[in-house]
Amino acid sequence: MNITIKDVAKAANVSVATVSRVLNNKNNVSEEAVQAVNRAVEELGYSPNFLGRDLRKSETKRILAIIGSTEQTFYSDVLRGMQDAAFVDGYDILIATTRNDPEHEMHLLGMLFSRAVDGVVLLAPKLDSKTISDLSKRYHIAICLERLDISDILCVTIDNERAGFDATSYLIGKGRRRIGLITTEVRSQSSVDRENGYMRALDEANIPFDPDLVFYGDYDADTGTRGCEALMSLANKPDAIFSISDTISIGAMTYAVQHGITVGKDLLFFGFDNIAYSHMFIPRLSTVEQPCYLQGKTVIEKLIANMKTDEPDKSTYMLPHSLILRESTGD
Amino acid sequence: MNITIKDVAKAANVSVATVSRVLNNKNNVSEEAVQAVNRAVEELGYSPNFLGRDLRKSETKRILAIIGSTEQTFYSDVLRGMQDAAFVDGYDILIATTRNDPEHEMHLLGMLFSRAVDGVVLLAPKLDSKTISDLSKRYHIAICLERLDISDILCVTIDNERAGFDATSYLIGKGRRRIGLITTEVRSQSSVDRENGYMRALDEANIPFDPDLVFYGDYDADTGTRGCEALMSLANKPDAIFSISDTISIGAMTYAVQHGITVGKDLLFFGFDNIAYSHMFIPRLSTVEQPCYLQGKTVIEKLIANMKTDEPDKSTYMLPHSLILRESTGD
DNA sequence: TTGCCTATTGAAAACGTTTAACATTTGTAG
DNA sequence: CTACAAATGTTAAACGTTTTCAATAGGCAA
Repeated sequence: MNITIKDVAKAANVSVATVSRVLNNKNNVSEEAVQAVNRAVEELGYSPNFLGRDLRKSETKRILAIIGSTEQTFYSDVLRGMQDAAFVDGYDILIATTRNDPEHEMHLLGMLFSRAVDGVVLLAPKLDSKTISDLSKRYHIAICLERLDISDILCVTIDNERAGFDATSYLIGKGRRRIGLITTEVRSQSSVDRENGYMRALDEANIPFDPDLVFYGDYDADTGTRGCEALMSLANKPDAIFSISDTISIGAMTYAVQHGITVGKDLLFFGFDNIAYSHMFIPRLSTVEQPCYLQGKTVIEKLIANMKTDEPDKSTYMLPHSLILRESTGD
Repeated sequence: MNITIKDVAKAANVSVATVSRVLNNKNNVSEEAVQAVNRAVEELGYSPNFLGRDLRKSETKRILAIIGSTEQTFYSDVLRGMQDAAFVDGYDILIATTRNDPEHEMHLLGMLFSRAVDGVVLLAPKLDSKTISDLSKRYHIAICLERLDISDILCVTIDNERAGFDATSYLIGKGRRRIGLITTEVRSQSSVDRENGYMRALDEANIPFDPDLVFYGDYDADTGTRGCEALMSLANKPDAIFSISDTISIGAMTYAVQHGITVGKDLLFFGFDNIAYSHMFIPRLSTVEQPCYLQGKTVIEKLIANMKTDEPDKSTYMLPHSLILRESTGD
């Protein structure tokens, strides 16, 4: 039923080996044969079965990017960077979502064990560090946008602690002393790092840390709304709020706007990620921008390099972030 | 180097056939053998190589979802629906992005020709209908969120013409006569259908169509901003604007808000998609909601059904949409 | 005892490709 | 004309599975 390399060989009057060589542009084959084979391929509408090829070569030229969900719009740029880097080496990037379920994440890693892909990039690992670290000894795994507390695996990320510090310090520089923090219940390393940066900034400014000013929730806008409500209900209200994501910040600002609080004056907001909507929402949100495209590009370059050597690079790379200042901080 | 089924067989003192049978839970194997094999698998840390399996079985249990980019947040729900449906039949959903390049879309379809996946769902086809229709005769392809003008391929979508009609009619019902339309330069079928619905609504209300009221752009917020600016610069300004996406609408509203136009009164806005941000942006956006999760779930169910039969279902299914009314239409 | 059935097992073929090893032809120098 | 190298072609093994087929062993009825 299906056309195989054999049929092409027959049609072109050559051996299957010759066909294979033509298809893989090996040099030791006559111009004549090339023509014949190409004609036959065209005629029969043949396209090689990768299952056979991959099995023989023991490689698939595919890399799997594992993300929680496609909801986070800024993944888009990361993936673009990944694709661009993959393309130059002839790799394809596939994406799969875990829906933030560690079990499903493990299931997807199965594609690595079973050789369905050559490597994996984890964009927001939910599995514990130990497990990932162990697996990375046997397979090609890299982390992007995050880092592991066990640092024996390739990571490409930003310095989230420093970024949290920078954002908070900026608010302090604006004369704010009661700075709220809205963060996630789930302890991703990046959240923890950002929180630590927040703490360090307070500390260095001799502002005592007040646990009442920290609100824990999900990674969504509703958390921001509820967080802002909770913080503004305190006897001693905050005069600024730093959130570990723009989505949260936007939710928080929605609350403020609707309750007659003047954003950028009564209350400053600092977000994180610089998502597209952050400069559309009015007042515009000040935020931390991370180099998404570059992180994606870098992680794939490093990962592919690792695949070619047997002395894999297990470093953690921290790319530079920057602050984007807009109306929500009175700029 | 790598552990294969042979190694397991040796360790368990059985043949490879028996190992394979155990691994695939065939019934005709003794309890004794099952134990031995499982022990050996455990000991060696074996996991089967799918390249071998897939080649032999000529199936991969993988379906590829091809999208333009992950920027459109509402894909998230569609993909969730797809995954849930795939899971019950033991399939995995992989995602790949074309970056809206038809050539790259064709490249990704190559995974189908080369048997790297069993089927493909196109979420926003950029290739011409004829090409897709031809391919669908040889491979398992379905379309989701869109339809083809050639209707001999499985599609799961909504009635976009009707939705455009409904949204526009609603604005007319609010007493509006000069209704602007912001749509995309790129002629996706859904955009065309929505535009046609807009036209029909005008027609049925005996409002003459004015080409000046139509603004063409991209699928982003900036288009909305520029579109709103252009339309509001007309001598004869619109009193309502329907956009074929929420992102565009939000961009358009941003312009209005910043120029002192009272949204919901001076100017009504109607969007499309009901993205998460559409009810966070103030004023809140009225919009058309389509059943994302259900469309994703349905398309995979139908596609998998098609894989099991040789009388494939080539119908177009239109699932029901609904209008969400908020402040932007004065509700 | 014999014959027959069932349950379990293993050997080997098959999936479609790549590639190492070998064989043949052609070209060139001596 | 021979000898040898280069170029090209062929054969068959290999990749890791699943599955067909045949074989074996044991149980049971006659």
